[in-house]
Amino acid sequence: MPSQGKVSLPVIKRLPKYYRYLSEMKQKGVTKVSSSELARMMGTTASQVRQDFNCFGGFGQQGIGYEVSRLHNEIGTLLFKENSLSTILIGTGRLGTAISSYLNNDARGYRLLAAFDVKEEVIGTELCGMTIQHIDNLREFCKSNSPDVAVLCIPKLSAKQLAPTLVELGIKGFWNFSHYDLTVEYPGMIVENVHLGDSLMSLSYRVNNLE
Amino acid sequence: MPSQGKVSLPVIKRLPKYYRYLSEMKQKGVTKVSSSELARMMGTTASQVRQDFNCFGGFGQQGIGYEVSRLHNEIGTLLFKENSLSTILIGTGRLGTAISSYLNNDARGYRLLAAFDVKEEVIGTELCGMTIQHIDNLREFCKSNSPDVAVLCIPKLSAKQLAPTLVELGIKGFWNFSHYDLTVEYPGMIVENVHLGDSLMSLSYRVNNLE
DNA sequence: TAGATTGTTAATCGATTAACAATC
DNA sequence: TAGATTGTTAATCGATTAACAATC
Repeated sequence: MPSQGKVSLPVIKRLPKYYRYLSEMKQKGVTKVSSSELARMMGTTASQVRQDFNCFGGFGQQGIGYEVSRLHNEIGTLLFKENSLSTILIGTGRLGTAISSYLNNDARGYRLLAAFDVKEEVIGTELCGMTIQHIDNLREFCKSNSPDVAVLCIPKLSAKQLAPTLVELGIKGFWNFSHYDLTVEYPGMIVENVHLGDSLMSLSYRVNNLE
Repeated sequence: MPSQGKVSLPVIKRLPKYYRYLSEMKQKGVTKVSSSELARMMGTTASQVRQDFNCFGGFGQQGIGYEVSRLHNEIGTLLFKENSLSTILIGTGRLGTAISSYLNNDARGYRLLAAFDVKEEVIGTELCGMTIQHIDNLREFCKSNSPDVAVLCIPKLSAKQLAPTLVELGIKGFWNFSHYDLTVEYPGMIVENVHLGDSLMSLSYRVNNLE
């Protein structure tokens, strides 16, 4: 009986990790697991594991533990619904290309529908089975296909310019590789940032400043 | 007078964002900024901005505010040192390829020295000016060049197998794109994770479960 | 001097961890 | 029944925000 009043972001961010470890256990044929075993494997505490699962009503059995396949299913259901999220890619440069093949081959729960760019020389060429369209087609495309998610693999400025249109056209979530901070101007939007530059900088800070 | 006793991870993770906004301001010719202006731009609070800067001794002037170029420099110095971090790439698939060109063209503070793979057909071919080497050369290479950072663009299992070697060979920091959780087995190591799969899953959770 | 804004201490808030009663 | 382990409440910890004294 899932009772998710409002699940906090730290909990949500841990769900994929639980899911990965559970997939692994399931594959290995492990059938049950306790919160403390799971915690040890994942480098966290049993308390946190139980607290996390209880955000969704609790999936275990007192005295027994958790059934791996049940738990795996429950979290899978939380993460993915029956129908995958229809998705568009904006920007087909090096990163956009790598990401599109990642989405097509290694990701679940997403359906990549179309790719857009501005560079005349790539328009009409093929990418992961799609024909790259000009960004001027975006509005029309969204009106007919109402995609859920936009993947932004474009420069900061382009992202800033495009954001209001995408929001207006009903995009619900952004997978944002650009350096534009969508959340500042659109605090309500669902944004998952992958800021490679920021990631590198904090890594470099830590390596440079280790005692 | 930087007095960084031990700076917390949340603070470190915000430094790149400060740096980005300050670069932008500097470029626009803005010379001074107050904590509250900076906060408004970045979507945080003035209090947090001042607290953050004071982890490093404080860069401002009471009654006046912060000098943009000074602040930009100070944070730049924290993030990057004179000599860039020598870096090796493990795994030259689609993602590895995209990442190597990102490191070479769009990143500061890193020097990509070598790329390794196991696939015979790519060994000896060229990537971003480097000749892809067989992973068997890794040990020898590290002994002569003692790289600081390893970028992992390989599958989970390979990462798990390779990790002890890399740690033993003196790698200080990992930019980890693999799904192997290094931090579980090496809690002391500096690891910056970019888990694209996890990122997609938490995005999908949020889009699927918005009220 | 008065106004502004920092540096810094104190209060609040939220997330993690510990404890324990419920129950298989 | 006794042992184990969850679900859940309470305590702790850390990070964020507010307040204010210092000072330009």
